[in-house]
Amino acid sequence: MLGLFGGLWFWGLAVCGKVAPTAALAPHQEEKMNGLTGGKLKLIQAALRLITETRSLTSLGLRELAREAGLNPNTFYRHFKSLDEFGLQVLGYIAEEMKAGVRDLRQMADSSEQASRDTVAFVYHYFLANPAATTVAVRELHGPSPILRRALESQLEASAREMAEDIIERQLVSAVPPETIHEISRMTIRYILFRAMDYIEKPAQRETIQTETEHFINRQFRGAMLDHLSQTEVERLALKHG
Amino acid sequence: MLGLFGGLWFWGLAVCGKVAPTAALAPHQEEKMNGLTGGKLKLIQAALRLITETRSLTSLGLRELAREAGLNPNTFYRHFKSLDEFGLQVLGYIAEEMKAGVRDLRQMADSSEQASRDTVAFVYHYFLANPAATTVAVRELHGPSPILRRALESQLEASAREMAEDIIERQLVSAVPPETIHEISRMTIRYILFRAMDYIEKPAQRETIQTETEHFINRQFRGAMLDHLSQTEVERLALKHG
DNA sequence: ATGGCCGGTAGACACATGTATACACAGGTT
DNA sequence: AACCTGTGTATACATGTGTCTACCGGCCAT
Repeated sequence: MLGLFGGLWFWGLAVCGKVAPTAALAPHQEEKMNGLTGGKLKLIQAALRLITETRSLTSLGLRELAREAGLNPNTFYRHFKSLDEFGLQVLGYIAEEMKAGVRDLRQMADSSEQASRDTVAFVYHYFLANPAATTVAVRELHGPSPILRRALESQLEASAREMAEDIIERQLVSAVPPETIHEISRMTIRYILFRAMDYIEKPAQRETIQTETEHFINRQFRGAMLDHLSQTEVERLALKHG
Repeated sequence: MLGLFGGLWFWGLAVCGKVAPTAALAPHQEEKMNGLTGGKLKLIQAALRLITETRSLTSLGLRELAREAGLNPNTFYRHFKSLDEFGLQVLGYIAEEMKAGVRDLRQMADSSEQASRDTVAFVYHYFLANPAATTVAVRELHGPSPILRRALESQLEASAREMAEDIIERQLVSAVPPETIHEISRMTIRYILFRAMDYIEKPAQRETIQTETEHFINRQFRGAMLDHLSQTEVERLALKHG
């Protein structure tokens, strides 16, 4: 079982964006992308497969992994010096996957008004297509390993910042100060991630989740536009225009 | 290790509110409250102690528990027929704890206008005082065991319903339709629970978390008041009153 | 061709785990 | 008195685990 993830030496390399340098990778071999050699990738994908079922990253065993990957238990040591390092590498792997997804999203989002509907649909569609990465992210974000938590947090923080800056740049909600946009972006990213679990697991609720997410975003920003008003003023407004 | 929580036979007894009937409890012995006899309670509290550190409910081992509780490993079987049942009983235990906390909260919340500030402060204070219960709740809500997830979900659902009905009853935000209030309540409960983890772990951020939570609630409800307006109308409003 | 390295394999060790059976001691009932 | 039941203990076993050392086949560079 993965322990406390006691070592910090690896941290910062694997997590914040790119996958770790894969320790002096020979420059010629077939890199299936991500700079991962065959066995290594087999192990990581085995982990994702197991996690999607009923496991969590921190509970995976070395032999279990190798079994699922169809490899000898000891092969694990050829690629990772410990289970802790393995966990971080998996995180790096999914981080890179998600980064790619977000990049696609950004290229696609063209409209400004009511872009939220399309964006939300796209994001959930992406999560649905990558259930393993989604599951490990939401599961480990509050999981038992502090190091993995920090890693995920900074990953989410980065995504939220990107989202906020995008919104500011395009002046989608110009009536709200930048700091507030950042704050709301952080909340939104988290909210979407959590709902993504339900979205994957409960097909019947997908439309509901999607519209509720749109509500969430719209209300949050609209509410923020009224931050400077008092409670009674807002009530008066609501009554007048109701 | 806890497995899949494969059996449903126990479900519905332990989780949705009260602790399980403790299987024909002799009516004379000292019940330290909760109807839990000495050893049983020792084991449950040992679990909470372990979880607060770096563990999750589903990863606890039988012997580990007994060791922490200062009991013989086999004593475990005297009280629980399996680790699965144990998990559900722990959940029932903390559910009852939290129910009590919410009850206190409800008695206290007297003011109507800007009650959110006091309420939020109280709720976080409560979480801070019960770190173990909080941790297991947020950790298992997205944890590997489907059964525990369902259990926590229905627990949260109940709390959200209670909160919504309270708000409706007191007419705190009369301009918003009931269904929307329920929706927002669900979101709020989840949001608070997640932030509670940070609140416990990062003392420096406590004020920030508190005010951000207030923002969250206020914006959500204020935004909902404008649900029926179009994007452009809202912008015009914001500009006029800015 | 030779040597080194990388990826994969095999066997073995000490240890922790879940489970089963059997034993011991208390309190209360009959 | 004997008895039963609830609680805690001791011993034992099969299984799974992380880790260690040793071996083996390609591949590349020299």
